Amino acid sequence: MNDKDNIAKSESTEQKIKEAARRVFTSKGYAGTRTRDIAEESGYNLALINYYFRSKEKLFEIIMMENLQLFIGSIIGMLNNEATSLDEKIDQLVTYYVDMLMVNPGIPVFILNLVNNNPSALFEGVLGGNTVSDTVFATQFKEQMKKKKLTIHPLHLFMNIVSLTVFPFASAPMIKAKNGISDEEYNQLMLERKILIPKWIKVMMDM
Amino acid sequence: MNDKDNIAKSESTEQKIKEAARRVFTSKGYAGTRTRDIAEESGYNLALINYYFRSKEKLFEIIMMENLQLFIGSIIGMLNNEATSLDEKIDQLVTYYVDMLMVNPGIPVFILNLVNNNPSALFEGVLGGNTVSDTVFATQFKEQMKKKKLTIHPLHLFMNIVSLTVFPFASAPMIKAKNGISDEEYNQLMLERKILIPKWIKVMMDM
DNA sequence: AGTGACATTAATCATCTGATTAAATCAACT
DNA sequence: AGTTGATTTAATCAGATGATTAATGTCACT
Repeated sequence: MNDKDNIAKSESTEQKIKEAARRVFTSKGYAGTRTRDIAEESGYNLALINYYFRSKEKLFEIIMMENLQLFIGSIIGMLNNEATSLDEKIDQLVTYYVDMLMVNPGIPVFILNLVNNNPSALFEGVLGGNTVSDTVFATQFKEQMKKKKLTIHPLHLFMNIVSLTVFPFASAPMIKAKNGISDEEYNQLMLERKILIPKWIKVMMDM
Repeated sequence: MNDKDNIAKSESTEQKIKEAARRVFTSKGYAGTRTRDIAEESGYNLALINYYFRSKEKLFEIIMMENLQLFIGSIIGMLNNEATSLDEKIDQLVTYYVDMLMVNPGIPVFILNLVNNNPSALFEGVLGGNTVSDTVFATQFKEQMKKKKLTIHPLHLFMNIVSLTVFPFASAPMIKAKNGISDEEYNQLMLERKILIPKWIKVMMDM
């Protein structure tokens, strides 16, 4: 039996279509992409995408889940890791996001669109029930605040980390266009931020 | 002559359609809104929107320009104001964005989509030719850096201000949903940030 | 009341788009 | 070579959508 060839072939084109769909959906959003765009981008026929993935919507859901996983899947573990200190968590978060976003710069805008157009119920499932305030991360932060006699909501810390790290990627096209900055220069700035943001965060929370 | 009544009537419905379009476009994006959505949201007939604004595209351009103006129009003046100190500029920027975004929370995602889907040429016109590095703001920052024997790209400062201020609004639906936070609580957090962000920025740039 | 200009509507058109179908191609095995 | 099952394609369908048109309504002025 050489289904292997068939399967290999099949998985190959299925995979190629999915990759094409990922590129198109991530850059143009759900409403903005036509099934024909995906067909063209993948190099295959229009009917193929419905043959492999029953519908445009099903295909989108797959891409959506993968992107959501990429954006928030890994960090829950980091936030709840008992073995790392608060400072280490900050380093990890920033490093994870910068590295991931340099490879997938379209993810933030994709996620933001998702969140703005979909019923929040959808995210409950993916995100799990944990609120940021219930994480080890938040507990460690609250302890530190107590020592320094400060009171800042843990959400501020979390928002600050994510904002400083993610927003420059989301707004990259605008900043590049407006400041005549090349892709290489921009990447250089992002690499600088990978070092700077943890330092910044630490002094911010130390006021 | 009582064109007044006609004009008043006309401007009223034209205005109402534009407001409806603003709401729909801002929340669903260009591809995601159907002309029929705008008609329904405005309470008027489908044909009316083409009667007043030749096409969906023309109408979108109007909304787009207004939103762009809201998002970046006012800040160029702030950045180039010779009469204010760097610290005052930071305060002004944060205050402007927080106040504006509490009224128009959909603007950031709208702008980010725009920037990701459109040719950069479009923005040249709206943004004017000024790069951030050429502003009084950047000059003042460089001077301060020189005094403190530090070297940080002015763009980092600008990105930090905008990131810390704008991103929490863009990601509000996700954060609210994930943390079970009400609109009032979230607004409260944003008001706190209006005070905190300038302080944070100042210690960050003082390391 | 009649006229003219603008405002509004319902009905219709042409095109786009997601999906389906039926036929053709291909690879593996007998 | 023939059979079988999976893959791929071209052609087509049905519904959605942006736009247009022709008819009707409204209002000020004569």
